[in-house]
Amino acid sequence: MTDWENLRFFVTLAREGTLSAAARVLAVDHVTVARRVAALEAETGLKLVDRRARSYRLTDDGKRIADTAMPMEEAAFAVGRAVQAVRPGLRGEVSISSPPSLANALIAPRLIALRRRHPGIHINLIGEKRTASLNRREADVALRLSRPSEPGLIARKIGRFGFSLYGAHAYLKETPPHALAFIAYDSSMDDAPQQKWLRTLVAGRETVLRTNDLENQAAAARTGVGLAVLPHFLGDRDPELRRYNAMSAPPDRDIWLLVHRDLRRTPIMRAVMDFLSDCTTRRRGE
Amino acid sequence: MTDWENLRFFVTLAREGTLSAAARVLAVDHVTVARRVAALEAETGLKLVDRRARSYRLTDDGKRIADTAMPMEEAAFAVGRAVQAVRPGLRGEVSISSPPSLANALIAPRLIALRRRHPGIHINLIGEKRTASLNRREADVALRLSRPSEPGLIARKIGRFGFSLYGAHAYLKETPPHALAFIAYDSSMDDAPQQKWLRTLVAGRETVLRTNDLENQAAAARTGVGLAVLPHFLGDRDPELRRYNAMSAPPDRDIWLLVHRDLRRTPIMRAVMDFLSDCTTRRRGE
DNA sequence: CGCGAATTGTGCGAAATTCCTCAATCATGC
DNA sequence: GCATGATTGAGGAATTTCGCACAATTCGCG
Repeated sequence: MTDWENLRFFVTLAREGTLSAAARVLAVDHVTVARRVAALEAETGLKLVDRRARSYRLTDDGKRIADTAMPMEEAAFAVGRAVQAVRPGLRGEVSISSPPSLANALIAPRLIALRRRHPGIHINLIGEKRTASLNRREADVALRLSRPSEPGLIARKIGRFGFSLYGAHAYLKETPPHALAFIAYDSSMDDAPQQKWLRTLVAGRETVLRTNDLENQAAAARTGVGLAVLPHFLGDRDPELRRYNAMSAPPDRDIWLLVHRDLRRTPIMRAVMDFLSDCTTRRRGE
Repeated sequence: MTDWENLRFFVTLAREGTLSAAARVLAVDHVTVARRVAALEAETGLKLVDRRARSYRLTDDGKRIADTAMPMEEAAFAVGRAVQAVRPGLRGEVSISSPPSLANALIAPRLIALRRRHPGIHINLIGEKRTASLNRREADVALRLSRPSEPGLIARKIGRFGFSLYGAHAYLKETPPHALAFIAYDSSMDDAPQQKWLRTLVAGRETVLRTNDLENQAAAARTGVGLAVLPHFLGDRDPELRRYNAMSAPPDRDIWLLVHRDLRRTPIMRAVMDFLSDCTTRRRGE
C-alpha cells in the first residue's frame, strides 16, 4: 500500500456507509472521498465499491479489504494516544464524554475551578446519550452509569447518586395518589434501572409524557403535568419541585470514570480525573 | 492522527535512519520526507527528531511514537497481502527471493516453462544473500536453506541437495593430497554447515581464496587454484570440474519454501509454489 | 403526483504539495 | 590537510490535490 491516506478515507467510508457521511467525519468535501476511493481502486486494481445512485455499497472485495484495514485504524488511534501520553506538562485539550444530565448538573458548573487550577488545560465537554468510544478517541475520558467492558479501558467507580419521584409543589398537594400521572423516558431507555422501577410503580396509572431528555422531564414536572423520576442532584436543587416518596425507592446508580490505559498516567489526565472525581464525590453528601 | 501519510514517512525514516535513505525507499525527494516529518511534529506538538548535521536522530519521544506506529505498518502490509489474495485469476507479479546460486542454477533456467504454462504471471526473481522479509512484502515467496521462524510464515521442505569438493580435472591429477589448496566463503558465512565442515577438513592446509560468491568459487576452482565446496547441482554440470572425495562428506542441506499465510491459498501463489517445488525436487534425482 | 431532502457526479479555479537545482555542512579516507 | 562522498537546507517551477458551486438522481412523504 503506497498511500495510507487512501486507506484512511476508505476505512471511514466503509464504516459510515455513505460518501457524504464519511466526508463529514473526515472534515473534507465528499468529492475528495470519492476521488481517494477511486485512487485506491486504481492502486489495488480491485473494484471496492458499487456506486449506487444514493449510496456507496462495498463489494465483497471491498469488505475484505476494509476488514484488514481496520487494525490499521486501531494502530493509528494508539499512536494518537501515545502522542497524548508523551506530551509533557499540564497543557492540552481533553475531551470528556458524559451523560448530559451529569455534565450539566455536576461538571459544567465547576469547570471554572479546574481552569483556575490548571490554566493550560482546555476542556471539551461532550454531553451525549450515545456513548463515545474511547478507543476511537472520540473522547479522552468518559463518565458512564454502568461499567462497560471495552478492551484497553480502565474503569473506576467515583460516585453514586439516588433518584426520587419529583412533582410540582402545587400538583402534589392537589392530586390524590391514585390520580397521579407520570413522566417517563421513551422506549429507548427501557433498560435503565430507574425506568424499570418506574414501570412497576405506574401500574395502570397514566404516563402523560415520554421523552428521552431528562431536562425535558424536569421541565414538564415543573409545570404540574405529572411526576418524573429525577436524580437527586437535579431534583433537589429545583425550587419548584418536591420529592414524592413512593412505597419503594428507585435504585441508586454508580458513576464510573473511564479512561484508556495508555493515557491514565499522564499528568494532564490525572488532573482531569481528580477533578471529575471531586465533582461526583462531593455531591454525594448533599 | 489526522494524516496517515505523515506517519508512513516517519516510520520509514525511523527505520532507515537517514533522510535520503528514507527518500529512496519511499521513491520521493528527500525534501518531501523532511517536510512530512516536520508536519507530523507540528501536528503532534512533539519534537520527534534531532536535526543533526549529518543525520536525523530520533528523540526519545520520536522513538516511542515510531514504536507505536510500527503496528500500523504491519497492518498496511496485511492490507497489501489481502489485495493480492483477493485478486482473481492467474495474473499478476510474483516476487521470488532466493539464494543466488539456487536462483541461477535451478530456477532461472526453468522460468520459461512457467511462463508458457501461465502467461499471466510475471516473475520477479531476486537473488540476494540478504534474506528478504516476506512480512514486509519485499518478496511474495522465498527459498531458504534453513527453516526460519518468522511469525505468519508457512515453511515447507521442497528439496535437498548435497555438496562435494570440486577441482579442475588437471589440478586433481597433478596435485598430491597433502598439497591441495582450498577456496572458501569469507567469514560472513562462517555459520554455514558446509563452511564448518570445510574448516575441519583444511586442517592447516592452504586457503587460497575467500569470496562470498559461490559462482566466483566455481570459477576459481575451474582455473586450478584449489578445491571448492560446491553444491552438486552446480559442480556436476560443469564439464571442467571433477569431484574430489574426501574422508567425510559435507552435510546435505534442505531447501525450504516460505510463503506468507495470507497468500498461500491464492491460485497464483499455488502455481508459483508448485513450479518452485518442481524445480527443486526433480533436481534431486540427478 | 410533486416537492423536499439527501446523496453522488462534474467542471473549474485555487491552494498545497512535490520535484529540481544549487549551496552549505560534515564525516571519512588517503 | 585535503579531496571526496553523502547529507541537509532553501527557493522557484510544475504537478497534483482539494474545495466550491451546480447539476443529476433517488428516496421519502404528504
